[in-house]
Amino acid sequence: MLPRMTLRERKRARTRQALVDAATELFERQGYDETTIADITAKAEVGARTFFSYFASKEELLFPESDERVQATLAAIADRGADEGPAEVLLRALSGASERSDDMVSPLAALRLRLVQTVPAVRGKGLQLQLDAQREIARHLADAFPELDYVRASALTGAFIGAITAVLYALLEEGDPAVLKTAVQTAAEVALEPWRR
Amino acid sequence: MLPRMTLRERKRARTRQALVDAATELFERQGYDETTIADITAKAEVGARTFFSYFASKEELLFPESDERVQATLAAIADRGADEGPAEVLLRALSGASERSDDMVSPLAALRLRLVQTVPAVRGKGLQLQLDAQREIARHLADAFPELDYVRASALTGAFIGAITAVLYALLEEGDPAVLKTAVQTAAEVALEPWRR
DNA sequence: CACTGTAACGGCAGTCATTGCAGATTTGCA
DNA sequence: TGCAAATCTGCAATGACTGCCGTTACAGTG
Repeated sequence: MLPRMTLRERKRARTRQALVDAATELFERQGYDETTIADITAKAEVGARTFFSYFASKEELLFPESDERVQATLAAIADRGADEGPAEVLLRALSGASERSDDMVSPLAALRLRLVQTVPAVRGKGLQLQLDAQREIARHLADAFPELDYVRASALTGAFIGAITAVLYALLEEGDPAVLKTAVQTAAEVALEPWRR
Repeated sequence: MLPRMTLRERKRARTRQALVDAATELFERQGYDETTIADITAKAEVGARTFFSYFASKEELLFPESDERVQATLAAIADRGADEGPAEVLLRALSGASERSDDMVSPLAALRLRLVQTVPAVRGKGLQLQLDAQREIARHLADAFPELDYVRASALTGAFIGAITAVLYALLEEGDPAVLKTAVQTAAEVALEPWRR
């Protein structure tokens, strides 16, 4: 066996996952507001106080790896080809992301999307993360493309994320992941069309 | 004297304003988290329970007339000239809004802008309202301009608001209202440039 | 002006998220 | 094996928010 992680770390990861799983199931079954931290920790078999050593708040549990997509996008910016414009880079990042991860269609993601629609606190948290991501991407875009100042970069990023969000919300009901991915990609392309040359 | 409002309504408006004023001052002095609802209601001389018959939450107090700007924008869309494209309409709405109201420079607005930067709960609420506004504007744009589908409209609106937000955040320190207004207007124009035929 | 229905007030008790504190427990490492 | 650091947890407290409900003030009517 390869203890790539120490026992401590493995244990911690297991508990974390147990919390996420317990919460996910309870949220599905009884709803977000109706599920208390105590319910979650009871089901995950840890003390109630422990919850807060894993997540700073109840909402945070719904956004675990939120950083990954941002990192992937930043990587796409860094790896840009000599002939790519900013819009092309974003589109490439998007198509890469939807191939690589199931993040937009995982069960947690589906639950999250639903809760973002219906629970104010969750929506607030989600938007907060989204705006942070948006700003970071804009900053990197502005750095990478001399012809793009920060305002233009912000506008471009806003258009990109705005369009994706619009489609995601509009197609909430869509069950088929492939259809959804295609729709999102197409939407982003259409939306950024004015920015290409 | 013209009792355009009944005594009851005037009284209610006065109490509401008293709450806003009390909160504003306390937030300034001791900070948002350090100010409790009890503090606010004590200073405004009403019962603590009464607070919630005026505002659904502590954050909501910071966003009173948030609807007005949206309404003004929707009106601008409705009043569009035959030769105006969607980007022109948004820019006209923006310049009209900044002339008409001091909303971006009122003391409450300044406080709000600061708190949105620093207090997560406030930021969440603000973003929530912003997204709602964004969606409503996009919907109306799509309705008003046949050549604009909902996705494109969302992208355009996202670019518009994204650019404005970027500048507002970047120029947080700017003291002169005139400078700020000009910067915002210019930024929006620059950002929407790719959309103007 | 008296009368009555309704809106507004404000106290009380309860739920729940979140936090600081402090005493166990467990794990990493020498 | 033995100690220091990291974790886990129970306890108590704070503060937002809600439901319940008796009291008071105001509006509209005759």
